Amino acid sequence: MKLTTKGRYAVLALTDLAMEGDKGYVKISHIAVRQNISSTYLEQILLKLKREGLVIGVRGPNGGYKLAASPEKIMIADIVNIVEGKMEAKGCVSKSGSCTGVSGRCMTHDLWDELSRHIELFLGQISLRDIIKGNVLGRSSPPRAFDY
Amino acid sequence: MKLTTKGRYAVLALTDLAMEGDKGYVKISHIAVRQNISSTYLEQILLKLKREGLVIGVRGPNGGYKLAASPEKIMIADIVNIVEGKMEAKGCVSKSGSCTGVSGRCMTHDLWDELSRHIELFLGQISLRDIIKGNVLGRSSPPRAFDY
DNA sequence: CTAGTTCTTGACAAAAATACTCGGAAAATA
DNA sequence: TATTTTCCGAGTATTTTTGTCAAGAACTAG
Repeated sequence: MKLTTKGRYAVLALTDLAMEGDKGYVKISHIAVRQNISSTYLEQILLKLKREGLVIGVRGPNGGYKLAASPEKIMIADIVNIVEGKMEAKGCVSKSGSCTGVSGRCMTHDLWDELSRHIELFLGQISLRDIIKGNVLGRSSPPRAFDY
Repeated sequence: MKLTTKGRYAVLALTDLAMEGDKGYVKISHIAVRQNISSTYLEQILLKLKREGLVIGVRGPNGGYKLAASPEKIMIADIVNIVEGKMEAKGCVSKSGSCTGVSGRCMTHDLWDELSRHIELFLGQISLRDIIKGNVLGRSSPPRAFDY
């Protein structure tokens, strides 16, 4: 699970849309100004989200974007995965597909694998509605201990 | 919490050291070959870890590196934080220090804040010993639900 | 002491990823 | 038709990552 400004912009933009609610379509330029994002850059991002069906885009005057589903059904993990591209961030995996260590599967493989799962689990539990309601803080919990 | 190959190399190298145990000092070149890492790049990384006291370096023949503490006392979060630099990955914070949104503190601030804490909590719970023992898989747990 | 090995340091460079721009086409409205 | 806005592909600039290199300092064995 990668995380760059692209992913953050995406979440920010959709949060903006979620706050606008059902007031019709919202223009890119308005989101860009409110959230202080380059509008041409935001264009690319929203386009991806549209292709994956998270938002609906309409051209022409009075056009713009709106959420394709209600805020509580759109999870942060969905948004991030779309704009950042699926993770494959096993970390120890090279282009050829295998671990880079000389002894095949490297020792830390499971660690990064588990970390990815951990992050995905976290972001998959939080919706746009949680963000606009402020129900985010204090949700972290320590990982399970290894059980013998 | 950033995560690049540098952080992964660091964990990999220290895992290697942990497996060597008390057989004395281990040369950079040996680690580099075993783990398939550029030895000059690994130099930089181990240097940082030395300065922060995680490993001990000794020069001269029979010199090399060894862990400064036993494997169960060295947590992955410590390693990553040192080589990647402290996180500050609030995400919405610009160089000037404030959130980039026009309305001051941006809406997704808490989200990235909590995510950072979440990752740190996870990696802070896993030691080098856990890695060499394979006690890593299946430790992810879903985040706490928001309690009303 | 001397030679060989190794760490130490900092500057530098190639490569990749990221962030962002641009020009124009297509659709919708009026 | 004219205007507004999204759609789309390509291209560019900046930053970050990932190293390399060379000279030097410290240490130890013999």
